[in-house]
Order: sequence, then structure tokens, then C-alpha cells
Amino acid sequence: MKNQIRVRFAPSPTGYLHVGGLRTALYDYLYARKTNGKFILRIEDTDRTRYVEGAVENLIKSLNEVGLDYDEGPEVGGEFGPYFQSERTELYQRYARELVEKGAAYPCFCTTEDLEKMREEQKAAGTGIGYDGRCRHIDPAEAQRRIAAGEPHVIRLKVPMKGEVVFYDVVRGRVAFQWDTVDDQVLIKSDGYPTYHLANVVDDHHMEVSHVIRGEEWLSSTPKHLFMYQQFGWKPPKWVHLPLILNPDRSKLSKRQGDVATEDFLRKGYLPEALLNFIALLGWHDSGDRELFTLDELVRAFSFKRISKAGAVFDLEKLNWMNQHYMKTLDLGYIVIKALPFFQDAGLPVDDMEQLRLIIDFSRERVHTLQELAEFSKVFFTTPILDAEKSVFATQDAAQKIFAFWAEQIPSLDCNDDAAINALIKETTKVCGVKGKELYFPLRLALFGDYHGPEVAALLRIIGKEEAQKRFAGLLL
RNA sequence: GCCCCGUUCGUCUAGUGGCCUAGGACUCCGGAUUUUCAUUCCGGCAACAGGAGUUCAAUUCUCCUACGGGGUGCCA
Repeated sequence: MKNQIRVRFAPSPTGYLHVGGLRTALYDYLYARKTNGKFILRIEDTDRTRYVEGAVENLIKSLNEVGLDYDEGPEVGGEFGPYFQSERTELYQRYARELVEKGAAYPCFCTTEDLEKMREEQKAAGTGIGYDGRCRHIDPAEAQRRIAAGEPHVIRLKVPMKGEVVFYDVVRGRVAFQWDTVDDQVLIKSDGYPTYHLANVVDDHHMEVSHVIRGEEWLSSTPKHLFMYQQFGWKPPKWVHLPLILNPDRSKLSKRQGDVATEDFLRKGYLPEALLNFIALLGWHDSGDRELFTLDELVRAFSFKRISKAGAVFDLEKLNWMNQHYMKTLDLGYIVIKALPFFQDAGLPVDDMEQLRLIIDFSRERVHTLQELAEFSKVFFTTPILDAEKSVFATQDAAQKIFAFWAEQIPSLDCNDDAAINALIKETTKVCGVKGKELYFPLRLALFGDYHGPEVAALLRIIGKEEAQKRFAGLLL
């Protein structure tokens, strides 16, 4: 059990589940499932100023909705809890103290103003390597006295002044930094809460995390983390730094350039199957040409070896294509169920399941999302409104002739009988003297509100004879 | 500024020294099927950032430059 693979997704509850986070969670999930390991959810809520009410619930809900179930964490528990960092502060305090005792950390009394001033000076001088370590040399006894006197302070990590630090990242290989470019990171804030750096090291060790899978933005703080592992005498985890997901302009994916929250995509009617499949391909690719995978297939195919190093642009066009693909290939019953809330939101009745199936069965080939599906399906429930150009078309004699004939014939037509419908169409050809577009366009316009769309027979079957009769009669002058 | 990481079609990517006249997918453009639209199928456009090396041979290895991104917070 000691060598079990354990990975964790450790978001901070600042509001919603970012798709970058979703991908990290996905990779965590895939690796854990593939290796029969454990997937842990840990909430990194150490920044009280950024805490957002309901964010944790949101996060869990999104994870559940896309089907990334975790083995340990909030709501499901586990033997390594608590899984909220805000409930583990004593632990961090203890380890911070240990670091201070070992001479690997020290109290710092610099104020925010002091630091601001320092940064300005560094900027002016063109240097700027972060905190300059001015509190390193305060006599421990004096520091103790100032702390006892209640002076606000933080605990900073005392990183080496010189030399090189090397670590191996699973996707990037050897990564090296010079210690003099790494500054003394704050470990415990003046409010007593830890920063990410201390908390993640302590927790990953205590939760026996074997692989730290996270975004590339963490690469440059990894030396600090490694240093702590060494000071504590702990075995560091394997680091797996993922390439960033980017905006179309290649900057880090952000809210300003469109949706970035998983719940936004879900709300717009993207299917979990499509979302997961698409996002899996942002930074990972199977060896062949394959692009379509179910979650289980991803589990089987996934490997760190095939994670790419360069950032990946989030291409909405491709997501749309993939979502449409799943809309039309997944089981119809499933799509109907997924579509229900969207139909309800659009104010459409959902009581006739048979009719819903018929509608969705062909609508789904013409839209990209469940939301579009509901929007597109409105025409089957409410009499279509024609625009100016189409209204003119509908008042012309040729069209009127057809409308009148059908309004008269439909009451005696069996709308579920394709042969009967075809016979009527044939008869219309004779009676009205039209065929091809001249025949079908008016028919479809009356039933569907557009020249282009489904077959007439399908239309009739869905809306039924009463509504069909109403639509033809309604267009009569 | 400094540090780190990266760089194949517009985008996601295959490619680990010869199989590459660089493959697939999305988008776009044609064509076929369909009464129309959509679907489906077929076809087309389109890329190895640049320069030096190493080698009989570089998309693949090395170095430099350029460009992009990330970091440089008592945010994660």
C-alpha cells in the first residue's frame, strides 16, 4: 500500500471550476484510475480574502456533473483528512516552527509598505529578485521578544544563497535554477494561515501524494518546494507540470476572452462527454490519429509520456464540432434526458416523451449544443413567425393554392402513415400543378417556418394533424 | 529587467536521423448523395520560426538568435 499512486486535485475555492483546473482534475483522475491509485480532492482555502461563498459546493457539483469522482476529499471523507486546508492550520504552524528551529526559515517583520518600497527600489535599480532577505539576520532572541510583544510578522523560507538546484519534471525532464534567483518565500502569513507553498508541501507529504500534477505556472516555485522536502527529510513527489491552456491570442486562458468555467459550458449545453474528450486533447494526445475517446478509453490510453510541452489554445470551434458529434452519436434516450432541463428553460413542454424523441432525433444533427437544441426545437411547439420576405412568399397564389388544399385535406390524413402522406404530396402535384421546390418550399414554410428543414413527412409526424391544419389554415388570406 | 519553460498547417496535434513529395482532426473551399437544410461520403487549401554546426543524411541531435508564454505577491 505504501507505493500506491496517489494524486490530488487542489483547487482554491475562488468561485468556479476553471477549465484549466478541469483538465488537471481529469489528468489526475485518468492517472489514478489507470494505476488503480487514489484521486484526492483537497481544498486550498488558505486565502481568507479570496474566499467565495458556495465555491466549494460549486466545484464539487461541477466535478460530479462531468463524472470525475474522487476517492478522498470533502463529502466523501478519507483517512488523510481534513481535506480543507483551513482546518489544518496547526499542522502548518508546527512545521513552520520546525523549519525555524532548523535554521531553514525565519520570522520577518517587514510591513507591506516596507516591501512595496523595496520593490520600487529594485525596479528603479533594474535588479529585482524578490525579497532581499533583510530580516534574515535579526537575532533569534530579539525576534522572539518582538513576537512576544505582539508585533505582526510572517515566517519566511531561508533558501540557499548560491549554487544550483536541479529537479526532474516528468514532462520536461531536467530543470535547473540558480538559488540566487529564488527568493525567501513567505510560508506563514501574518494572519497565521500558511501560503500555498508550505501547505501543499506539508499536505502532499501527509496525504502521501506520489505525483503532483499541476499547471506550468508552478514550475518556477518548485525549487522552494523541493528545498522544504529536503529540510524535512521527506521524499519529494514526482512533479508533472502541465502546459497551459491559452486564449486565442496565446495568453493564459482568462475570463476576459470568453467562457472559462466548467459550469458555463455545462449551462450552455455542452455534454460532459464532449467537454472531457476535448479538454483531454489540450496537452495530451494518443500515439495514433485517434481523437474520440470515452472516459474509460481515456483511462486506458492516458500516459504522462504523451503530454506535450507547449501551451494549447482552447478552440471553441472544435469543441462545438465534438459536442455535435456526441449529440448525434450518443444514445437518443440519454440525449433526451440531458435536453429536458434546456427545454424547460426555453419554456417548452416536456410531457410528451414520444414527441420529444422525434424532435430531438433529427434536431440534434443540426445544432452544436443542448441549448441550441431547445432553441431550434421551439418551432415544433409554437406556430412559426415568418419574416417579411417569407410572408410575401406565403401570400403568392402558388403557395396559397397549396395551403388551401392541405388545410382541407389534412383532417382526413393519417400523419403517421408515410404512404398516405406521399400520396397526398403526389396529389398536390396534380391539383396545384407544382413540383420540386415549388411544392416543398411552401409546404415546409407553413409547417416549419423556413424553406429548408426536415422532410414534410417527419414534420407532420411530429407536430400532428391538428397543429398542421392550424398552420396551413393560419396562412390563408 | 531577471529567471524558467516552450516553438510542425489559422487551431489541436502525429512524427524520436533515412519510411516525410511531413500524416490526422477542427475551420474554410469544392464535389457527390438528399425535393431543400442538416447528416454522411469524397477531394482541396494550408506548417517543420531563423541561422550556424554534428552527420553520408536532419522536422528529429547541439548551440545561438528571434518570438511566445509563465514566474518574479503576506494569490493560488
